[in-house]
Amino acid sequence: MFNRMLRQVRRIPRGKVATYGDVASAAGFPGSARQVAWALHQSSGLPWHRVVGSGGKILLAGEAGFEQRMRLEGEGVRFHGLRIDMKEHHHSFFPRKRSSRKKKIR
DNA sequence: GATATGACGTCAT
DNA sequence: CATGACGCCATAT
Repeated sequence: MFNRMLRQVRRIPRGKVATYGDVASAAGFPGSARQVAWALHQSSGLPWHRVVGSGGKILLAGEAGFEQRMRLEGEGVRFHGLRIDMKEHHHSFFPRKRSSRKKKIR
């Protein structure tokens, strides 16, 4: 399960962010936002800083939160006070629509 | 199995 | 915007 969530996290492109709930849903476990947090604790080498709370707020405490914010800003994420511009940086996990590609993608 | 905890989310006050 | 309450679910003890 965590594996599944972590996979979504890896999918988040640089300069974008996603919420715990979004990742959980994308992984197929709506309502299990907490487990996403757990997954991030467990694993490493992931863009954990691209995962924030609902509304784009950083939930981490103290230094960790500070570091996360710094990283995000470094990736081009604009902050609105203590929150992130979700309108700009909210990453939408692509809906899986993979079928006959009639049109040549050029 | 029961209880407590946590990088959560949403709603009501 | 801050708080409190409830719902949710994997781990830890």
